[in-house]
Amino acid sequence: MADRKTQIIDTAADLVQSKSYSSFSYQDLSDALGIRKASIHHHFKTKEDLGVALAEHFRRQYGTRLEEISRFYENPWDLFEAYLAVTSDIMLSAERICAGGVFQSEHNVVPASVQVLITEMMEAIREWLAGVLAMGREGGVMEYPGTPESHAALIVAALQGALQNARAETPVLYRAVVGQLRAGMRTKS
Amino acid sequence: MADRKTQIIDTAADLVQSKSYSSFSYQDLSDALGIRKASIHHHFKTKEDLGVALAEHFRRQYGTRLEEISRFYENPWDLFEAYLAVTSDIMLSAERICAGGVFQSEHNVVPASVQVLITEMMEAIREWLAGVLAMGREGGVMEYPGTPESHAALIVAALQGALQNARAETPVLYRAVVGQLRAGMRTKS
DNA sequence: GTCTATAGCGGGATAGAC
DNA sequence: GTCTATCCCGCTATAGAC
Repeated sequence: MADRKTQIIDTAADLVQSKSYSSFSYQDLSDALGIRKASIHHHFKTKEDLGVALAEHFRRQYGTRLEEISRFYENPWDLFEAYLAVTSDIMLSAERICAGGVFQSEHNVVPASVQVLITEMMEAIREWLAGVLAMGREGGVMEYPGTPESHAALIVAALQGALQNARAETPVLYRAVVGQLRAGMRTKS
Repeated sequence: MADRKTQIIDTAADLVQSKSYSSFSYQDLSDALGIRKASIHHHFKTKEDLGVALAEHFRRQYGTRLEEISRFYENPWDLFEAYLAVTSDIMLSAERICAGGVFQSEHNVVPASVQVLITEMMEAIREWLAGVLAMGREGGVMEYPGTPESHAALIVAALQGALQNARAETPVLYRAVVGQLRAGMRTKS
């Protein structure tokens, strides 16, 4: 069994993605883990401490996955599809949305210390994606308007919104958005 | 002065878009309006009642605006730009995000009675937008992959995400997304 | 329609025993 | 590291006077 700290973070990650930051509680964690609230406070003194650990967890997790993808694939389309697979994983769990969306949609009630880390995470994702898009354009296998950075911003925003739409309405919406994003970069020749 | 009920809803609308549904309280309303919590309960017995009224408010507001736009413009691009102006208004208020995003990102903690209305609102927006896109394609002035419905889903999701990204990070992101959406539909000829 | 007062609950957090 | 017990606060909600 993973050590308690890790275990708490993993559980909290699930809760935050399904209930939002301000709506998940130490009591929820207590119930899920079978230990008392006070015990959780022993590992994370305040909720802000836990929030920071959580944001670091998400940032690191995204970073690691993108690194792995980069090491495994070379073709821009393969890289892009592997990135989409990450968000599809979230999608398939039905009750969750992406971490960025959770914290950003509660921006004015989430501690600044947490928001900073989320911003770093989002920037890293867009930067990575912009690299893939730039490669795709240079290689002549991807077409899209504007700069790679702008198009990365579009893709990230669209997926963030699509996961929210899909959870609240229907998965069809997520698939439609992914389809449009793919088709929007296909070369016309 | 508008009647109290309207006044409460307007204030609550601001609060919900800036603090989220579960984080805004009757106390916040009390502070903002200068009347006691109990008085607000007189107008909206429970928070769920208020939530429903709020969702109806947002749905009606969007409906009205889209109708007005439809009555005023005929050209698909004018219609599209007028729609973008609606989200830009939210954007410019800096602290707010779109109503759909607020409720959907807290999907699992918002009463089902509220979520139903939000879904109706989202569907109405996408339907209206799909009509505009269909007209644009038929008239030969807009190009995009897939069906009008799919592309409408992309646009709505992207703007929802972009407003969240922009509030938490920088307005640049919103402008980039809007730019990509416009450019992505420009005719190549 | 607004007020005071208060109930009842659940939240985050702490002290101190084991 | 986990527990029991407890504190204090803010929340939703209600009763009843004005």
